[in-house]
Amino acid sequence: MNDHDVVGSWRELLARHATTWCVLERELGEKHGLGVSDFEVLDRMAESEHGKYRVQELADEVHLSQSALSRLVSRLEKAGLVCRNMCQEDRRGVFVQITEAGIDRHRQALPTHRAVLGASLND
Amino acid sequence: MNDHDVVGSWRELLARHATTWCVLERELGEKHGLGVSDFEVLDRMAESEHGKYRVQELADEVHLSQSALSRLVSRLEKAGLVCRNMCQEDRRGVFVQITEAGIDRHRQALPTHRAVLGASLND
DNA sequence: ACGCATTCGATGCACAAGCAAATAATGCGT
DNA sequence: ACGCATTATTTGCTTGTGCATCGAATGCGT
Repeated sequence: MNDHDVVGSWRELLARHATTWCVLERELGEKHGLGVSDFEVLDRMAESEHGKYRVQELADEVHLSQSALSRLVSRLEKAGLVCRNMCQEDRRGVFVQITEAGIDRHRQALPTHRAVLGASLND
Repeated sequence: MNDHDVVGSWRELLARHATTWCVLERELGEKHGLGVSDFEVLDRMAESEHGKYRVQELADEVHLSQSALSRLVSRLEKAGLVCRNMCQEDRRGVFVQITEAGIDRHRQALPTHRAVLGASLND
């Protein structure tokens, strides 16, 4: 793969990312009061059985720094969508857990999310 | 394409974008004092013949808001890498033009940029 | 020629993100 | 048991971004 092609696919990736992200941000924001990263976090937690996640684990999943995730969790917590639980075995750690309200909000937002992705990623 | 696949490719796109962007940011920043968007703007202007771009035009190219681009241009201008020129025909408008220093900086950063993309986008 | 909607770019403001330092808890070596 | 490096998270600070707004310039309709 030569330089020209590499740059071409990078720009295409950037374009696809930008437009999709932007539409998601608007739709999720207006209809459900969620940012894209908020939704991504809720989405991970709604998928999981136990629903317990460590902060760093979530940060890796959604590609944010751990400090960004700490504040994101604080916002979600203030909104009642998530709660922090002390971790018995290691009291440095925190378990972040989705609440009933969080599950509800996620369920409401899911169709919007899927619809935008479907429209955006199939050109 | 079903929901599951769509979400899968979206997450893959997010991952690829995040890691590539992050490495680019670090490498371009440390070695050349440029952010990724800075480079993208210089890259567009270095490509072009005339080298004259309108602010909104650049904003569209690099997927930033017009206000973000206005400030980005201000930073590049302060660094001496681009300059703003009054636009004769329409005195609301501004032509952004790359300087000699800008062309030099771009030339120096280009190999780094291509190398990172090559490594990152070929897995 | 005049008014008015429109367009271009800059700026005030609020906010999310990263980095580095602070805080707190662990556990390993001795 | 004690000190010290390490790990997990939070917080202070700075910066870049978007949105809304502003000011200036344009041009269209009358």
